[in-house]
Amino acid sequence: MADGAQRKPTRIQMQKRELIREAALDVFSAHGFRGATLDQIAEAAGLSKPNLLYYFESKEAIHAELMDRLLDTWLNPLREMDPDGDPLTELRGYIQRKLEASRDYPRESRLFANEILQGAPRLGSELSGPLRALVEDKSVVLRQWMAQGRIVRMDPQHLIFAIWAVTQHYADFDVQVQAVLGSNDEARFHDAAATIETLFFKGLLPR
Amino acid sequence: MADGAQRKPTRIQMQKRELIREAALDVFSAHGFRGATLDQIAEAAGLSKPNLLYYFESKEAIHAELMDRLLDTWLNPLREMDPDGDPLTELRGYIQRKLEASRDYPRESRLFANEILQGAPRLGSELSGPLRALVEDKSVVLRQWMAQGRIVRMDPQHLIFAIWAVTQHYADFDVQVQAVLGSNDEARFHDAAATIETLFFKGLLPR
DNA sequence: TAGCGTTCTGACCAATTGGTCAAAAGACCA
DNA sequence: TGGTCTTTTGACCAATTGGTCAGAACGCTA
Repeated sequence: MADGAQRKPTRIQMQKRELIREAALDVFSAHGFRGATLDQIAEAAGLSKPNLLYYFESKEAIHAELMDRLLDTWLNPLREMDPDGDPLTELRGYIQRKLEASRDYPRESRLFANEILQGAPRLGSELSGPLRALVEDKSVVLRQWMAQGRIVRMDPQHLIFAIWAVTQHYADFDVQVQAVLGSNDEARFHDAAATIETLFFKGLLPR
Repeated sequence: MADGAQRKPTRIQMQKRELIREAALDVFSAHGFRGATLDQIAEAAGLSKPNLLYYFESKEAIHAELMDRLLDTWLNPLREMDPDGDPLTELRGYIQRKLEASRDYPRESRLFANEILQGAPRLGSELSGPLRALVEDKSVVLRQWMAQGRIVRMDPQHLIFAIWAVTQHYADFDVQVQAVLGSNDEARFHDAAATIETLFFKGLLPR
């Protein structure tokens, strides 16, 4: 295949590339970009390093592809919040989805956290682009709900930050959470959901 | 100085070691342990690499010393929560102190976050030791307040997690926050404090 | 089954990185 | 001023790391 045009990828190429993405997600999410090595990824994928580099141009290329797919997954729970729905139901649902994402996709959460923590050098303008736009968009909805007196008035952007923070915490700071609680894997997310629910919808002060 | 016993460190030693800690905090918090290099730290401190290694045994040793000092600073705001005080005042104060820590010591927050994110390999047993003990301790206090009907009943440990999450978010995810808000440095922490206050003490639902 | 494109490998490379060492340069006090 | 201890440096090293390359092995189809 000497011509510059890309030919349709073979079945093996699709499989192996997926295998590599999976392995890379493991390694990158656990060690960050700099901390991860091609050897680790290759081993996790059960391939030799040169073989790995047959499927991906470079370490950066693997990471970039993971990043690409990440942001969408990341923002979908928020996208699904329906402007025409009932505020209580919609917010409850959004928090629920975010918490489930932390439970079911902790590696993705950590990959994202690693990237942001280090200044988002590779996620770059995605943040001030699509992410900002979506938050802006949903803030309008929240403000409407507030104006209608259906939820308490507060800064909608910071409200979204608060939801992100409390839910992602359970994926990103998992070690700490487990150290405090002493594992008990099943109860953890149930109790977290209950606490967040009470805190957000009732508040701390008895009425 | 050939004898094994440590002699009292000179003035220069104290100064230079502090200089190095400061530089290392910059570099480690921005890139994580693996991502940071001795050359970067040396340059940030204005020293040559061998000179740096004259003051610290190894890269690990520098990081370890930062870690040592970190946990105490980290837990102090929670320690200060007074069991005999007014619940509302105490919780408000704790959230306030935590938010101020995020504003005034973002590097320390990120250093901590980096460590936890990657499985806390070097902070190790500090989490299931002193940290867990303190949370356990303050949970008792919170449970008492709940039993007395002075704050709404919920899981005290998860409540503490929620406070950690929403406050540290502003240090650890700063890039994201700025991308969404468009900097405006002054207002940021003020608005954050107001939103958390409303959310935690009033909740989302109008009464 | 022969041929050809795809997949895979071992050997290798240059750059980076944590760390060492002998010796030079400074600082301080008798 | 000389001598001794502390501080600093340039040169160097071994290990690791991202990446290359020529060719071997494989697998599909004519």
